[in-house]
Parts: sequence; C-alpha cells; structure tokens
Amino acid sequence: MDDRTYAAEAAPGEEVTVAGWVHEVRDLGGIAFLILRDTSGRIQVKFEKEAMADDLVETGLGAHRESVVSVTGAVEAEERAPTGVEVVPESVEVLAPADTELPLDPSGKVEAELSTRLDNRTLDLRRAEGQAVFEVRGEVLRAVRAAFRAHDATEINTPKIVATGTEGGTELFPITYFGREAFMNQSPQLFKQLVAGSNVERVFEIGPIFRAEEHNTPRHLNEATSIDFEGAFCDHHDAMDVCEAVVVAAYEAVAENCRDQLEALDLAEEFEPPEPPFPRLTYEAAIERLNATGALDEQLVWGDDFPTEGERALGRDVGGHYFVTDWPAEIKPFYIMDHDDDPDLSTGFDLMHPRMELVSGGQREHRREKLIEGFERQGLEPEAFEYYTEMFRYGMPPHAGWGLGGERLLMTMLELDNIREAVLFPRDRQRLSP
RNA sequence: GCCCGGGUGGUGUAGUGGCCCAUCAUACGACCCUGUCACGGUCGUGACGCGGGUUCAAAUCCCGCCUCGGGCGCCA
Repeated sequence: MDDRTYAAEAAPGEEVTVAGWVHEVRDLGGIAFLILRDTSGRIQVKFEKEAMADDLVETGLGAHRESVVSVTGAVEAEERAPTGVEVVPESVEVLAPADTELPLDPSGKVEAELSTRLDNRTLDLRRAEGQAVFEVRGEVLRAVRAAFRAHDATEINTPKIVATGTEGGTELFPITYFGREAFMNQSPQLFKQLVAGSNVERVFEIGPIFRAEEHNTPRHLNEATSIDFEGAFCDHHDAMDVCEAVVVAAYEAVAENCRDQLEALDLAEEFEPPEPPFPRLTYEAAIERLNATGALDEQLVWGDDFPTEGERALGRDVGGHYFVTDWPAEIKPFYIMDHDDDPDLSTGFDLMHPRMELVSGGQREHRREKLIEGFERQGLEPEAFEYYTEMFRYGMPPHAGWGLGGERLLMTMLELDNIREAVLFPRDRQRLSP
C-alpha cells in the first residue's frame, strides 16, 4: 500500500489510489457517486454509467456501506463535489465487504445507544465524533508527558499486580498469583513514593488502576487511567503548581492541535483552556461558600465530605477549576501529612472541575514513626506494608504528589456525558468485553 | 451496597387493556432518476428480552429471571 493517497490529500491532476470505507453511495440514475472515507476525511468517486465499463460500475456501486474499497483513478477539480475534487475511477477493488445490515450507523444519521456503540466500538470509531475523542485523548497524553518532562519528572511504570492494597477502604480485585492471593493495584501511590525517595526524585506515571467498587455512574470505571505525579523536596503547594501546569498544558495542546477534532465534537466555538492560577480554597472556606449557596438541604459541618450535589453547587459557584486544600486529617488517607501546627488539618488537596473531582493529592508523611501511627489509626497492619515503610528508614525526603483521573480529565474537557465514552473498551460493573 | 427507571424490525423510536396480524425515521431489496452533498421518488422485507400469571382480550397489568441506563454512597 505504498502508493496509497489519503482522501484529504488527493490533488487535482494526479493519478491516485485511495482506499477506505464506503460511506455512502448516491445513485442518481445516469450518474452515481460513491463517498469514500478514510482517516483523513472523505472523497467523492464519480461513476458515469454510459461512459464507463459495466463491470467497473457494478463493482463500485455494488459495494455496500462500510465495505473497504480501493479506487484508482484521476483526481479532477470539480466545484460541484463536496470537497472540490473527485476521483474518476479506472479500477475499483473491494478489499473487504461489509454485511448489509450494520449494528450501528457510522454516518450518524441514526443515533445508537452507548451500549450498542461499545459493543461495536470499531464501527463507532468510524464516526467523526468517536474518532475525534481518541485523537484528542492521544494529544492530551502527549501534552501531559511533555509538561511533566518540563518539570523534570521521569516517566515510570509500577506493578499492577500487588500483594496488598494501597489505602485500604476501596475494594480490590483479587487474583491468584502462582497459588498466592494477590490483587490488581488500585493506585501507584506507594510505589511512586518509593521512587521519589531515590535519586530519580521526580516521577510520573500514566497507567491503569483497578477498583472493584460496584458503582454504576457516568463518572466511574473499574479500570481507569491514572496520571500520577510524585516529587521529592516538594510540598503540597509545589504539587498543586505542577498539577495546574499539567492540566493547563493538556487544554492548550488540544486547543492548538485539535481544531478539526473540536469541530467534529461541536466544541470549536467555546473551547477555552482554563486560566491559571486556579483558586485555592481551604476546606473550611469551601464549606462556608457551599453552605452560602443554599443548594443543600442540610448545612455541612467540619469533618463532612462533600456530597455529589454539593460538589456541583460549589462548582457552579466558582465557575471553573479550583483546588480544595487543608482537608480534615480524618477524611484523608494515612500517607497524607498533617499540618505540624494543627494535627486535625491535613495537607491533602483535591482539584475540582465544576462537574466532578479530578485530582487528589497532598504532601506525604515521610517520617516513619508518624506513618506507622497513621497505618494503625486507619486499622491497617503496618507489617503488611513493610516493603514500603522499611524504605523510610534510609533517608526519605519530604515529598508530595497527586493522581489525576485521565478519563475524567478528557470527559470534562470534551463535555462527554459518560466516562465510558473516554475509554476505548471500558470496564464497568457489567462490561467485561470487548 | 442501597434506591429508581427502561428493554418494540439491523439501528433509533411511537404506542398506558380492544382503535395494533404495531407508528415513524434510517438501513436493507426492487424499480425510476446525469451533479448528489443526510440526494430524491414509488413499492416491498423486517420487531413487542425470556418464563409464568391476571383477563373475554396483554406490547400495555402482576410476579420471577436476564439485560441496559441512572441516582446515592464512595472515589480518580
């Protein structure tokens, strides 16, 4: 296929071979048009029945929608054609026929439900919108990596099969590991800390996390992509700075490099990168502000977590991304450091989008004794985490970091209704294939 | 884990006890049409998730199962 030309690049005067899917055949009688679609766009192939060999016309017009065809012919400028050019075919080959009845309509004339789309993801991704989401996703990941590198962070990969859970609390998927009990990791948290404690110092990881919660919502997955950062000699303020930079970099890259995709998603008009710095509200201030909105039936008091409706109300009030800082120590995990001058207050922070939580982070407890106390307070057995706590004996620097839900970033960025749209093959409560 | 709402041709839908051997769109098949742009026109094929029950009568009401979606909790 060396001499294949993309639909969007076929120039008048050239002799080309274009290959792609039959998007539509419009047969007007004496003249007919086959719209061929590939990754770059569409191009029209013209069949003038009188002037062309019967078998050529038969092959071309007999191809069903979504069949894969290869067309060789001359490209001609034609202002009546949708893209200003059309191919006059000399030969047409059907490389792969498609069944006549499709499980969903890639031309988008008839909507399909999300579950139908996910069952037929290949066809779904032939829709311009589906293609656009994952092209944007690729750009986000590229931009995020570049932003981390600009902050001197090294990309790492940590195990997804582990002996113990990270934080307790959340449900883990159990597996059998050569006859021993093991789990799919819910977070790279402890591992990235162990690497931040080395000379590598600043690390990031983009990888899967697994959570066995049986929730059924448009914003949860059982396998998600976590974008994690951890930096030695960072405090929670530094971590928030990096977080902000990474999120903004993702938006800016999409604004700059994904115009066509935003167009396909009908977002081109309103798409705007968020303006740093994001407001940083303390938990206490956030509670007061939320209570003042009057959105909740019951006023929140110190120590409460924000209910879903509260997150949304506060999001509407703030109107953009914002951090919530200085959470009560009791509702943050053991590895988050508390303020020295107020042990009830933690350095934990969340980054919120008006629709939902995106990031959770904080400065970590690097003092071994305090860390072990924390384990005990949370009802975890420190012995199970010796591989982790032992390393705190040998010079663990102060460090901080965070984890960002990759799909949530994409979902909020592209205003997707359901997080499953942001994953090629989502894993949820009921979906295990494809 | 608790709670709520759905499942009708390939796809998306209308249909709250008889007006339904089920509506519309799209797809599919046949025919007509030489500039379509979601081409148009005529005709045609094609469906009530599964099982049980109520009733003279069930797509419609009830029960169970399967399945999908959503809300809360929790979280990324």
